[in-house]
Amino acid sequence: MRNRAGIETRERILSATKRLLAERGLDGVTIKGICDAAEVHAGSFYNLFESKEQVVLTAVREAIKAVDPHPSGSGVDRVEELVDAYIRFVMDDQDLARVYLTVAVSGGLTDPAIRTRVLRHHQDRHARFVAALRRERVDIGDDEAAELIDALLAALNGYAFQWLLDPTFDFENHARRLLRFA
Amino acid sequence: MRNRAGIETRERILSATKRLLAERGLDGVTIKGICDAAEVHAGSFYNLFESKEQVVLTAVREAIKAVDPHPSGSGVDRVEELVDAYIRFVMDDQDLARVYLTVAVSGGLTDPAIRTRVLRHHQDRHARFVAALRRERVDIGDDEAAELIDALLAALNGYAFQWLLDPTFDFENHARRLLRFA
DNA sequence: TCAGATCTAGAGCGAACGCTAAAGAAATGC
DNA sequence: GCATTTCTTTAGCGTTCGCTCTAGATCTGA
Repeated sequence: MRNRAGIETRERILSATKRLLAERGLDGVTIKGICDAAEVHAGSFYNLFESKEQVVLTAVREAIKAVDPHPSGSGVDRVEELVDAYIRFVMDDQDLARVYLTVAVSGGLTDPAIRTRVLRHHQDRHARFVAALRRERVDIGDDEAAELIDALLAALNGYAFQWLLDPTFDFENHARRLLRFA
Repeated sequence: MRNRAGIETRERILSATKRLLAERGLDGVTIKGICDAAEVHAGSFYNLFESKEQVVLTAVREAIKAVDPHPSGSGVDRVEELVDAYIRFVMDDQDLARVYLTVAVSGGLTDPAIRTRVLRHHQDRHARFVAALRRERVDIGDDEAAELIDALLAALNGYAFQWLLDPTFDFENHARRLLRFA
């Protein structure tokens, strides 16, 4: 059984990890950095987490989960709503969005453990968008819908990336315009 | 004056750096890794490069330069040609494309030195695309052209990213379709 | 040919890395 | 109230990091 103090400390460590991941990226994060930010010593860290990899993967998992906050079948099932949810995620939860895009998406290109998670996440996300699209436009075939969603998701990620690099980029407007195109 | 041997060794080091950057990302690259891959010892490395940062920035600069291989005013001045050049860069020079997208673009979110270079590069690229678009479609205003190109470039990067993550993504086709939309 | 410059090998420095061990402090369940 | 578990502190281990230094090999231009 875990003590109340331990739960609180664990939360503080995880929160610091997310913030540092957003600021400094995957390899800019160190145990010392996390411990300083969370006001904890190394011994406490290793009492609550097994390794640096574990706390990072936990943070990445949370970022990935935050991309689609509404569980499937919760009423958020139209493409427009799904896109809106992504817009809100990126703009309202910038730290997690940064973790998602820099660590998860681009970390997926180099880190095998992250790559596995990202690809599965993308598959689920893709399937949900395709299902929503086909519900709305029965005239579209399965393959065509899959391709449209492929392009839509990739472009949305590109937009989000650009917005994080340059805040004057009108992410919301472009995303909605893209939706009308698809 | 530099010896012939030195020039060749320098090239070998730089080439190994680019390959390793593509495979392992910015922080997966170490002096030892570079030296092993280039079959060189640390002493030789530091005789030819000042630091790890220098060789990495050199590689990043080459990747950025390779994005737009044709100098301005070389006849490649229509939007379609510029997009084609980008498609060819991403698909033909995968290593450099990987460096460009993972190290330059997403490294720009965390590394200040890289961020500066990426933003300037993007500005130049953006201006060139806007000029090409306005030449073709005089009916479009300056602001509208700038916004269209903003979205086009961001989406293209998103497509390229997705293609590097999942090679079954039809990057070329999607890019051309996007061009027709814009 | 040969002095001077350049290149290479190899040992190793200080710092930072992830992580461990031991022992005292604090919380918890009975 | 007490035994047990959990939490925190502290010192420091072994490794790897970027990088330096020295001495000898090799190349170059006059």
